[in-house]
Amino acid sequence: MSTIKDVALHAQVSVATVSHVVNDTRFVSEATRLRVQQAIKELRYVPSALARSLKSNRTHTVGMMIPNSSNPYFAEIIRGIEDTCYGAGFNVILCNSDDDPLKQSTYVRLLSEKQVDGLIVLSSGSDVELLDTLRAATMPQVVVDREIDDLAADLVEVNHEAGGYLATQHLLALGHRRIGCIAGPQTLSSARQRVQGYQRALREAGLALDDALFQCADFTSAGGHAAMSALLAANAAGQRPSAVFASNDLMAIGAICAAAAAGLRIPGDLSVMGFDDIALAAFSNPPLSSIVQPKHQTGELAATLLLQRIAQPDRPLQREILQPALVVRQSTGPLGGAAR
Amino acid sequence: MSTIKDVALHAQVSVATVSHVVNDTRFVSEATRLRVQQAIKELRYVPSALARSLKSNRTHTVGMMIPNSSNPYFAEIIRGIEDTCYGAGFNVILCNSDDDPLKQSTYVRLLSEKQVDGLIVLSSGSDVELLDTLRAATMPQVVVDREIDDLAADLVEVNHEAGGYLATQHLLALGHRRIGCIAGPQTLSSARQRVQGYQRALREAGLALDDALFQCADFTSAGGHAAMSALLAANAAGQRPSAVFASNDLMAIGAICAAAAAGLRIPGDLSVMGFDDIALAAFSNPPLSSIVQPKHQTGELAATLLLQRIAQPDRPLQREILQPALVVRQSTGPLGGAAR
DNA sequence: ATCGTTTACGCAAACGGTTGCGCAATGCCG
DNA sequence: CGGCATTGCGCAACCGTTTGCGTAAACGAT
Repeated sequence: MSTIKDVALHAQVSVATVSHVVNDTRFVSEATRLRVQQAIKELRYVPSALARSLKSNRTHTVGMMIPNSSNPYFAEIIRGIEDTCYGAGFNVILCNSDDDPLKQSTYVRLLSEKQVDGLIVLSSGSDVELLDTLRAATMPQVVVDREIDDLAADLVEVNHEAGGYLATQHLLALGHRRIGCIAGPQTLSSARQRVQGYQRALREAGLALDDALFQCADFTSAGGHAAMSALLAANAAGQRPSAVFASNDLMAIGAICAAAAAGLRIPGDLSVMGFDDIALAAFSNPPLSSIVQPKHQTGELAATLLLQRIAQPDRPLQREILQPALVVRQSTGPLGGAAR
Repeated sequence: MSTIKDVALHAQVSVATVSHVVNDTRFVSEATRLRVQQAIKELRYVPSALARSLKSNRTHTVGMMIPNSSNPYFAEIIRGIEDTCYGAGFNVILCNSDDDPLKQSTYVRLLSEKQVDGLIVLSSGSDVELLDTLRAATMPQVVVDREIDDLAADLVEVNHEAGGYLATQHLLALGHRRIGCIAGPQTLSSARQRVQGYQRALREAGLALDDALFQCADFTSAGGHAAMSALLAANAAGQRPSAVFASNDLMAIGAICAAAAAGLRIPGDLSVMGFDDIALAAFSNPPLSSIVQPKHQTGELAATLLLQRIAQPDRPLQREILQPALVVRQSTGPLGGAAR
């Protein structure tokens, strides 16, 4: 790789002039500029962002720490983040934490050493430890979908409780009364909030909570499958729920799979409601009713907040809350509805 | 941020000694070392990877350019890449190219400036241009799932032809004779190869190709849905295919959705075969028979090749080919099989 | 006491850029 | 023809590390 010195030598100017030509930071005569540009081309000179960053203290790079990038929910948020960073000339370093405190702190350490300009954190784990490692880091941070008090960071949140409420309301409006719930890991506040929305809707409808209708799983399809099976096993035929609210689409799809295997028709025998509205939801069999979360937008917003804070470190802390919406497809139908 | 100088001052030693303590690169007396470590702690000193890289010419960072990180197929490859890079102490910069030549070249330029140690390229687009931009870059590269002759890069490939053959063979073995094909964009060699495997299997079975059974789509669920609808529209009831081979799972799921909406039972009226074996395939309704591609392993392999070449730039070029395998679930069944 | 070894560390030059300061050359005016 | 303003560019310090070369201090041997 040739350096700015090589270019200077080749064009018979000083390195300063080359720098100014490259960055257009002061006037350079036409003739000189052409000579320099020619030399740059001939030597295939590419300026070193390293050296540049060393002086400027800006790397135009941000870190993005996420439990698992291959989870379709996170995957779409990631796209939102990456897209807006690209638009602003920033690069994104991908960090899969698996919610492992060791990985998290290792990544934060690496990112600090690399002097990333900022950090976006998505996390689902429980975390005294995460909080500590985040506090130890000095770069601007934005936390997505996580209330972390006591950390000087911008926040982007989704109103999970409202989503759970919306979903359950929809099932109630269809006439369902025995409504099962397949919840996410109750260690996660987002999972808890979705359940709280479900419970509030039931309460407002004057229905009692029934433990036999409640199953916890882990936000995976396999977990949803198992939970649905358990729900069917736990309730005698007459007692079966006529509808189920799954706390994410992956589990909803697993639940449909289990219900179909047990001979139930969807939505004739059982309505199934998802959450997240991942891309595949519209093409599941039957197409899944769900709660749409603005995932791409969540990512965009997080990135935008981060970039703004990087540009302007002293602006007041932001806290953005996004609202979910209901999308009705064909996995939910009226109570006692005929098989399609 | 405090620097090595601050630490040196604080510990009353030279910067050289601090550096040697940090890196354990030469003997330092117990007493001095303790003093230095103490100072590091007090000042919360974090060494600058920038300055370090400037000297060493190594950034321990690689670029990963991919059409779309939220596509579940790529998403799992990404995890394989990121996992092995993490294990080796490398960071990964995520670049979504959308197969857009402008984005691709912009990214390659940025990555060059940032002096990444290597680059992994996944691409599906057609590309005289990509080839040019890759050739212009000087860092080690590994290309995944793309034959690019004439580029000095390591290669990881999947045997798509064999996969298409395997899938079609399976359907033939079940007795199917009118087997539809929902292909990917024929500009992509991987998509073409899958079709070629399909065609070879038909040919070997003595069956003629029928244009009415062939539809091109774009590897998305929506595309698969549309293609399936077209297939049904193009063939009168008696002429309908009894089985369909979709060139990826997303399209297969879309196809099932369309077929189910048209009142067909899967696999009773129509067997559907996917390709890729994404995580959701096992939980689609019905669970999707597919061709498993070792996606995580593909990513691992690509990263491993890259890291090896980074460590040893002159080793001979590698070319690894991965073999697909058949996984039979419930979306395929014998010709004329009863509805489940 | 002298001298060679060993031990433990410091000096300063690089790495590849950016940028404040200053200087030579040119043009213009009186 | 001298003086001043303007134009165009070079000098060199600095960013935070690493590392080859050197050296002072302490010690043992003679």
